Amino acid sequence: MKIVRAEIINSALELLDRLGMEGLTMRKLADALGVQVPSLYWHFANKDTLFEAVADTLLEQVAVTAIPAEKWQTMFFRISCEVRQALLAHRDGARFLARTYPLSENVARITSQMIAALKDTGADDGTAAWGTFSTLYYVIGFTGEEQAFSEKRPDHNQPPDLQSLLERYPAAASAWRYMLNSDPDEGFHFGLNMAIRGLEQKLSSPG
Amino acid sequence: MKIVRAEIINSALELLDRLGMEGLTMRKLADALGVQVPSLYWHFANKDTLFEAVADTLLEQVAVTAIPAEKWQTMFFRISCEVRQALLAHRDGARFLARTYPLSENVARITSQMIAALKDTGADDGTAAWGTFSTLYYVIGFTGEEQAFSEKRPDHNQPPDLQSLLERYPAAASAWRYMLNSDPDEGFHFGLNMAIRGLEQKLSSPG
DNA sequence: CTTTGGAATCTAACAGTGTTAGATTGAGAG
DNA sequence: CTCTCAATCTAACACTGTTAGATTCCAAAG
Repeated sequence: MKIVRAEIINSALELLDRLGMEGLTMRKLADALGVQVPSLYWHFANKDTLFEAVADTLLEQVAVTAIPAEKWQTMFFRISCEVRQALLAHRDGARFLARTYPLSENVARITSQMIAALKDTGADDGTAAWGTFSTLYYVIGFTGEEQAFSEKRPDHNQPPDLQSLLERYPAAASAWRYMLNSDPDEGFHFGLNMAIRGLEQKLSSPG
Repeated sequence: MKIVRAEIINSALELLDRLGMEGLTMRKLADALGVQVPSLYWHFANKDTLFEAVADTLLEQVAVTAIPAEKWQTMFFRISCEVRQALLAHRDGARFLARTYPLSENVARITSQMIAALKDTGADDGTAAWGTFSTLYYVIGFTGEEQAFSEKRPDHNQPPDLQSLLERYPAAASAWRYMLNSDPDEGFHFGLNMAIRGLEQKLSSPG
């Protein structure tokens, strides 16, 4: 049975949603496609290359339409939310992207727009580059944690001395509890606005 | 030959530095310890648990001394730098931490200090919690990227159409080049100050 | 129509992985 | 000396990514 690149990536995403990142193996992927394993190696040099392609596909729909006369702050907020939603749309999405994080088509498009927006306001190369990537590091970091918690089986991975830990670090414990009971969107927006406001200051007072 | 928990973790760190994260296997670890593989399973339930312990050890020396009357901004800056240095001290350190990122002893101590510092200035639970974790997401994200680049073999993983990509996204391309040629410390401090100033604003104008 | 070439798939196997069941050691306690 | 149990061992299972090399299939060339 003949297959093409796009079919492989689609099947990989389905498998990812169903079995998670550790369940996404070359054999299961080949099975899902009705094909033998080595066929995959004709289309992709190795698993990492395949994974990079899948990771990049996650960001396919992000920042596809440029909004004219949009303020950079609004744009940063919008694109960051789009990235988060794109990663949340598939199981282990954020971890998956963080694993490879290549200089790929979609990453280039997204960062390009953000960098250009900053430069349009007079930012120098360093401010534009670091401002953009710093924001995205936060976005990926937050989303990865968010996803790790929402997908974690409740039984596994509770350290036996969790009780003692929470008692010895009450400040961490109450923050922990607060975060578990609060709206993830709220948390995400908090840090995102933090980044954007911080960048605003960097723009107005360079140095 | 008898072994103890601490010896296993030490050997794991040595192996990590020598062979990188993918080279850190139960068999090689057992070999390095002069022991058969299943012995490791008496000390740790499984590889993930062992990895969590190793990851936590990376942060052992971070935020161990509280500095009296330190402003929270200074403290955030200092601890963030300590975290980065601790992760850079071992090959794949950041990726390693991001893989597990548990609610562990050292994470609890570090976050506890940061959260308490914010609360001392009158921050509410949400601001203290999200402000702390947002900053750390950035720190881990930046350091992970930094490390990925510095350790990447030059031959591998260059997409064949990199040329075309750089031409089609000139803004991303020039930022890319800028970041490669600039001081990593400078980039790290930029984003870190961004986070801290953004948090400053959140503190002064809640909402 | 046959021939040919290469794109795409196959069979078979290798070396390595985490993990477990169950037998075996060894030292200290009674 | 015996008993106990912590700690290690042997042996194996069911996976994993990857590769060499043979085979199919189909479209273009003659």
